[in-house]
Amino acid sequence: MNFVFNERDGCSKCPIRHRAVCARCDEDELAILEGMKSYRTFEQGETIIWRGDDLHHISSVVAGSASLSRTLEDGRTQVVGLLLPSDFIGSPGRKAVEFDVTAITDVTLCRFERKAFERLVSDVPHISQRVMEMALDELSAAREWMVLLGRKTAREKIATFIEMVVRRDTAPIHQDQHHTLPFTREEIANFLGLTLETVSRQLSLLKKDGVLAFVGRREFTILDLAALRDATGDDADGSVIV
Amino acid sequence: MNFVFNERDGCSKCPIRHRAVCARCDEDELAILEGMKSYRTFEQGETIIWRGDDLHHISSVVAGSASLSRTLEDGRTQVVGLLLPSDFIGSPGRKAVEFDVTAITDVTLCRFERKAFERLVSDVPHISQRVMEMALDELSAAREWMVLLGRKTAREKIATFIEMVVRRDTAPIHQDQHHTLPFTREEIANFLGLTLETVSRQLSLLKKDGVLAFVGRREFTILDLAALRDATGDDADGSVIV
DNA sequence: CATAGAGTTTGATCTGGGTCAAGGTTGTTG
DNA sequence: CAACAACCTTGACCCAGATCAAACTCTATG
Repeated sequence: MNFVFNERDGCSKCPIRHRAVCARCDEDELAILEGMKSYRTFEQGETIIWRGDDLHHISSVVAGSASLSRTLEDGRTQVVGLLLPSDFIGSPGRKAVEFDVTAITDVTLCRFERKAFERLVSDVPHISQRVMEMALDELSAAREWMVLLGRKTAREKIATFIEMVVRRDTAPIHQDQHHTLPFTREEIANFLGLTLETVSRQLSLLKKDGVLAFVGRREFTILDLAALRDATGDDADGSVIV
Repeated sequence: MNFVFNERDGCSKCPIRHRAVCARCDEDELAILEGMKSYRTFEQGETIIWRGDDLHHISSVVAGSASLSRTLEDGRTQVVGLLLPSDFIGSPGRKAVEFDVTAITDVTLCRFERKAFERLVSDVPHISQRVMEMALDELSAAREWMVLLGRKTAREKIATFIEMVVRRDTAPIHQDQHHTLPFTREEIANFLGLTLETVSRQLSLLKKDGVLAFVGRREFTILDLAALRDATGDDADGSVIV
């Protein structure tokens, strides 16, 4: 599962640090992009775009992280994706966003005028190839997450989430290493399709069972990696097929 | 929501009826594809590929429908996508499938040797553009489905499913029109993250409430479209943002 | 047209996780 | 450093949907 944390070896030569766009750092393309771009920042918690808003720009996250989510009329909300540096908001061919985009941390965006960006996509082949690859990656991650949302128990959901957080920090994973939860209990709940109380209870249980140890609310250590893996409900080998 | 039923106006000139591949029906490209392709059929219920199997071929569905699903060790299964004519099994850059692919009806596939297909994708720009568009469409559909799996009640899930089935048949939807459920109760359950008993009960309730009328197990009519829409839990206007 | 078997419905009961409510921590601001 | 506001934990209770079980209804097949 690489829902959250794709390999993101942004190109250092490129001012917008965009693998999709600057995979080969062609100077002409960069020049075009240079002329198009503008920056904008958002504070933690701020809504970047509401579902249905017109997309005048295609943006890419330069720094920080944001969530894609949908809220039903009565307030139930489900996070359907996370945006990290190099991810796009908006995509060629779409005039409006389908989900609310909210800043999880302070966020800096690099924006391009949509029409110009679309022209670039249709003119420069390797850009659509990169967008294709990104979309396919996110598609499998989303499907993987559908299994979690549809069929996993609360404990399995939490264990899977913890494993995902840990995998971001260090691969290969080993025990007795220090990690930090990137979200509040409520955000975790909206991500996993649970309530914040259930998240809290399940984390307490993992602590009681000697799987995790907490130092404060967000900082933790894995005491029993095998037990954690076991609790995810995934295949024993934890195989991530890519 | 167009998870199941994308617009699929396959090009009639192209023998493989593939919008992604033959969007402009370039004769040379078609000739290349002609030479590559082979056909294979599967019977209803047959497994087309198991998760983890090597993908020697990229296939496209020519006729019939198939499901993408994952089954946990104890037998819980979640359907994460449906494949209809023009959809692909396998994608450029992936050596193995991440989900089980099962024939829902009898299925005919048109297969291409993977390496050759990948070459075509990187050589012919408009192919990666089409694959990109398809992947982006499926990505939003998958995310939409994540909201359903994570946050909707059984009744809302069923109502959303019925509305989706109906939207495939006729747009605009109107009442007193005849429709057919494409799956068994168990398949619906695995699609919605429910048990088959709950699916059956909720369908009975919709019948009792005068929303639907059944003729046999699979054939039904909508008696109260407004009530159905209302039961989906989606925004009143039922807006599908694309 | 009898029979089998898959698919479905319905009932009875159980339970995981939601809801409501009360405190407890941590960290921030005047 | 007091006091407030987020954030988190824990308890008590409840209910939607799961589970277990039985019977019903198609459809297919010999």
